[in-house]
Amino acid sequence: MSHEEFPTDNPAVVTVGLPYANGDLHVGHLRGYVTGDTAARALRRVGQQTAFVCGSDMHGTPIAVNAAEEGVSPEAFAMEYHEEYAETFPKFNVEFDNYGHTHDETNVETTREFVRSWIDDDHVVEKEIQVAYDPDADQWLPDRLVEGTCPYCGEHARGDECDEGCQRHLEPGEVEDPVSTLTGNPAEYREREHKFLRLSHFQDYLQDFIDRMEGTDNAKNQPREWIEGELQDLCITRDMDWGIDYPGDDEEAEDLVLYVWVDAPIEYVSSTKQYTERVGAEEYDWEEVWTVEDEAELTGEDNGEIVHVIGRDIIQHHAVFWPAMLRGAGYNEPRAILATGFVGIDGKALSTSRNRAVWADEYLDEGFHPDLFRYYMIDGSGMETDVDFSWDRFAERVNGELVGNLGNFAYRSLLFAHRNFDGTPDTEVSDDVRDRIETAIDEFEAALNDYRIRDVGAAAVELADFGNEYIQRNEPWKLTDDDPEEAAQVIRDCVQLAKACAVLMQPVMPGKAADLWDQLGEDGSVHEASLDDALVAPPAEFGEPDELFAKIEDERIEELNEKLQERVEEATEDEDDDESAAADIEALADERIGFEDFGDLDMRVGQIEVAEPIEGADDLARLEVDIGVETRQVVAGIKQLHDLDELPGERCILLANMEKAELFGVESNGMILAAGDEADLLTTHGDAPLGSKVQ
RNA sequence: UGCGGGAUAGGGUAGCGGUAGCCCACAGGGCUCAUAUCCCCGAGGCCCAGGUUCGACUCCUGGUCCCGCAACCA
Repeated sequence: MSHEEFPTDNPAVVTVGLPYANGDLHVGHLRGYVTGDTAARALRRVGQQTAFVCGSDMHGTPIAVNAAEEGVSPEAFAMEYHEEYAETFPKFNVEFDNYGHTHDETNVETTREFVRSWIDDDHVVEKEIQVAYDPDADQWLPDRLVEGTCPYCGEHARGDECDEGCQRHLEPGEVEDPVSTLTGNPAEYREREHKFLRLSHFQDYLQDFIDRMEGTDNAKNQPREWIEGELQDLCITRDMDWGIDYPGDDEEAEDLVLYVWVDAPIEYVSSTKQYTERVGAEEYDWEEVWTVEDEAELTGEDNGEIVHVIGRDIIQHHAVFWPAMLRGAGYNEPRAILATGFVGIDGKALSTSRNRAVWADEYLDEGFHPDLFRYYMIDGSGMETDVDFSWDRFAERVNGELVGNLGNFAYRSLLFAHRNFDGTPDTEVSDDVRDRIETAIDEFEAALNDYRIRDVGAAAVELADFGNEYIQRNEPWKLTDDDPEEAAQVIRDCVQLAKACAVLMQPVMPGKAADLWDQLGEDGSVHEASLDDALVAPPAEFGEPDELFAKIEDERIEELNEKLQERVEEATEDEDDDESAAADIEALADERIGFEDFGDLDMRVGQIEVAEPIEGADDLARLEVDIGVETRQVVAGIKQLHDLDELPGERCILLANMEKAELFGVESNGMILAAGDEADLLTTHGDAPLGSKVQ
């Protein structure tokens, strides 16, 4: 990669994190794709040759598990979502140059090439490791098929990631007290040979890399924690059927597939390759972007610009594992990683299973233009910030900033020009306005080079803001009769400002930019226009314009809120139910005990002979319990629930080999079993003789 | 306990060492080309306590309070 400003002489590629093909898309996913699409369009806008690629992530345990549950093949299962994604993205004006998937031939081949290359260069090592195995299900338990305790922080964790605690990536065999998620039974650790990518080979490289990598602060800082510590080798194989077969030729590895995080990012390369295959290397050569001869070349200026847009949860994979994978195979390194924040719904985290989400289809079904959503996501706040989606704020921002400001300026300018001049007045743009447009262009370029995508979008809206002030200040409607020349000047300026808006807003709102472009009577496509076109006069004639944006009425918002509210409330009720149930019942113990431990408890059927309160104690009672062979005196905290006078004659269970204790001066030689805070006494269902052992 | 992210006007959101900006809502004024739109003007703000500094919303220390972290999930 180079560190030259965009546009550079090299081709660029923009990628977005692969959507995992096991569920519908929602606004959370869409934020990333919209961000990536905007970045790619903005790069083209400044003249950077850019490919925008992505693909569906088809492999991994969750898909295998979900497919099995539905009784279909993993491929069919994943493919269905893949097709859904491929259809949905264009509806949000997210237009990939190539959208593949990790199970297609190109990716399978490319992935194997990567791995072979690692093997040839001695970056792969075999190790006998302990792998979780479910003896009941008679199968290995990769990744999420096992859960247990995180060895680093002690929290409950999944087999591949400490999702609740420290967020670390966990290697196979690391999770403690493994439990099979298939059967709920304790899993065993068994010896198994697996393949590892020797990340330690790349430690020095990664430390240099992270210093020169560009992008958002979270992506640049978070990986340091891992890179500066000692890097552990990455296990790149799994005991599964679903995935890409390990390419080595030893028999041991025959039934291993590659870890999903191996073939997933390689799809970035594969997808770019497919793009080249389609358009030809003269048009776009994937090798110029992705390949590099040696490490010394990496910092040179002749390499392609790789920009990854991801969610902030997968920074480690992209800033640590992925650059090592690339380097190990002799590939180029990312120039920048942009990690977006998450999306919340009405102030709460979105949750697919609780249906607290705004789904992609849902948004489209409501009939809203995709560009409105794009604007909300891109210009709502900085890329790294978690952003909240609410219909109230959606309407507020659409009505205030798009309808009132940008849309209104364009409409009033073009309408005035059309009525009075049939189009663009025949005069030059004033210096002030020219300067202002140039400033907006500069800001657009500066923002893009700092990866401030938000400000890329803001450039157009701020220009429209200026336009409204300008037209208001100059009041051309008063000049048409008195000073037609001056009126022509003002409107000429406004028309130019409107055209500049179209050019500058295109990355964020490509559809609306095209509409405005057409209204200006421009030939060709706004997507092909360059930044300099913002200063070129629009056609001398154009027709009557239309309103660019429609106001979202209050009733509409109420309606949408109610819909969402109902769902959120339902979800919250469910949650409360869960919580209250959980509050009453103590959580089940994670620790399992052996049968021998159980055998250590000597529990006997007994009968209460005597029950009397203990002086000075609130809850304690002294009991004499007949357990057949003898009568025991025990102290029990059962006064609050039981009428002591009625207890004699009641049968109970007594733990006979409990340590002796003295309470309030009374010796307790055993322990009565009772349930819960209310001390509900345990007894027998039938009439086992006194002294019978409970077993 | 832990990990991560926050706390800026009534609500949102920028700034992150040098006069605290923008959007919505609110008060007043103006315009009428424009979709009851637009323009001007006003009131109103940096969680608390220390420290570093010529200067701190911005850096440091210590609090307080919020949010996310079962499965799903970017």
